Amino acid sequence: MLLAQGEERKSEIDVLGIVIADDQDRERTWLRELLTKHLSIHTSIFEAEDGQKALELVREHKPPVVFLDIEMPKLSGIKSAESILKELPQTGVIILSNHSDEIFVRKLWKLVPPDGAFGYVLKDSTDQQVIDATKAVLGGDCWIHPRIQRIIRRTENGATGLTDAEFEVLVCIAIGFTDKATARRLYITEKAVQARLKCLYTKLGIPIKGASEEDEYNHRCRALNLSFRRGLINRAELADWEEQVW
Amino acid sequence: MLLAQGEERKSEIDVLGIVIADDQDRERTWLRELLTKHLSIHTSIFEAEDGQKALELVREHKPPVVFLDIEMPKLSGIKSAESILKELPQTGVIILSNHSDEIFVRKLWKLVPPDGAFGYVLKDSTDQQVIDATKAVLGGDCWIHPRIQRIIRRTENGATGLTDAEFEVLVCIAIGFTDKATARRLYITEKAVQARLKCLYTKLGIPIKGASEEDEYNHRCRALNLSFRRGLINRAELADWEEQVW
DNA sequence: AACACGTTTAGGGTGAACCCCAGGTCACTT
DNA sequence: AAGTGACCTGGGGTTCACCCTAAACGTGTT
Repeated sequence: MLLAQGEERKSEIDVLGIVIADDQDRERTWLRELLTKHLSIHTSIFEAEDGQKALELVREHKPPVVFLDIEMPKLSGIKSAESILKELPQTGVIILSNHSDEIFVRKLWKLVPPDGAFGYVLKDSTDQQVIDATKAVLGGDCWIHPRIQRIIRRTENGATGLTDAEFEVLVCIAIGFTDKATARRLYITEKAVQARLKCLYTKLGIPIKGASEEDEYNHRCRALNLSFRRGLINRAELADWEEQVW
Repeated sequence: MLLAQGEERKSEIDVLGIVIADDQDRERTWLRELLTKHLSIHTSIFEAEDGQKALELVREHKPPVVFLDIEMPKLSGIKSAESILKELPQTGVIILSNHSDEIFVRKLWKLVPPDGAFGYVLKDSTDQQVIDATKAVLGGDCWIHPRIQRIIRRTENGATGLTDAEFEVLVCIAIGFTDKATARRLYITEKAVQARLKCLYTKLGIPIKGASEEDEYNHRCRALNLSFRRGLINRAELADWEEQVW
């Protein structure tokens, strides 16, 4: 889980191939040039501008490591990672994201096999950090950005980390469902939905009614606000959830 | 309002100075190099990594055009633009954003003087589009990305564009306030809040109760969902609204 | 075996959030 | 002067979303 600090041994990375997936030209160019500086000459870099193509390139070349941006057309980086890890579990996936949304951490955490190596780099990371992450993943270790590590700790804390059950109802109220509609969707009773919601509100730190000051907040909307700001909800996911038939 | 198509006259831009503000090194580098190619030799480019510094550079050099990223530390691009346009209204502001959020369009629309020139470029724009925008703004015209133009049309449409009153209550329910708390905050009655909300729901296209199928949606949360996806609400703004004392 | 924990389900109560209808002000247009 | 549109306010009603307490189940821990 820890990172290999930049050991000064000329830092040359010697692998067969690497796949880079990002929909923005400029990001790909930057990363390609950065990697080229540190790779041996006979390494090929393959580029994809969407998740679908990334998946195909990985199938074709079976690289030890693949860089995935999260926001991509056709197939998101997370979904690509899911397919990749299902077919080739030993692939080292390095997520390269703009945002530190908790939801991505949640998803990824379930995707990666216990002994798998993966990386999580934010786009404001330094060049050195990206190189460190690449080396770590190639060596079978994980490299996770400090900000992401903080989020992981939060999800693992019993008092603040949401269970799957709580997350399910959060998704439903984020779509805008009533309790009744949510119950129908999840095949549970309305009372169960409310019980889950109550836990959710507590974990998000919403003050219970009657406590201290006047009841200033609508719990349901307040939960959406806090979830939003924690990155448990975001625009892309909202659109995604509604499309699905479940 | 229209753009000057790339007239092939060697495209050299001759101005005294240009300010670029973006918190990401790579974006600044890209833009600087792009502009350098098209600028005359004796033009200086000044760079800022946050909104505060951008403001100071503009005050110092009074450039005819300034590029502003929206997401920046200390002072957002929008707020920088507000200060800049208040002090030096003839400055050509070009917003360079990752996102096409309706809220930014709303804000900017009120900031720019009627006869002012400004640009709105998205980060997936082509190099040519950025150059076109720069030329247009220098020439006193506006250049607005097609996707942004669509949004502007939506805000101007009476059936879908929100009034200031409706937007105010939207902000309040996004924070998570109850109707009562909202009424207190806006110095109106609870009934007035509900009247505004009713209009809001209609404009967002939420089906009224009793219509067609069963009542599937919680209007309040559904409104947040739709507003979120329209870009009327986003994470940065949520945090911002709550900090303010109003 | 005893315990904690997450989860489901229940009954019963309150207030918030929504519905419709109607009357009123104000600014701007015709 | 009449009309239009956006907004505030009121009364009166229904439903939804929350509160409390309590019982029961399975799982994994001690």
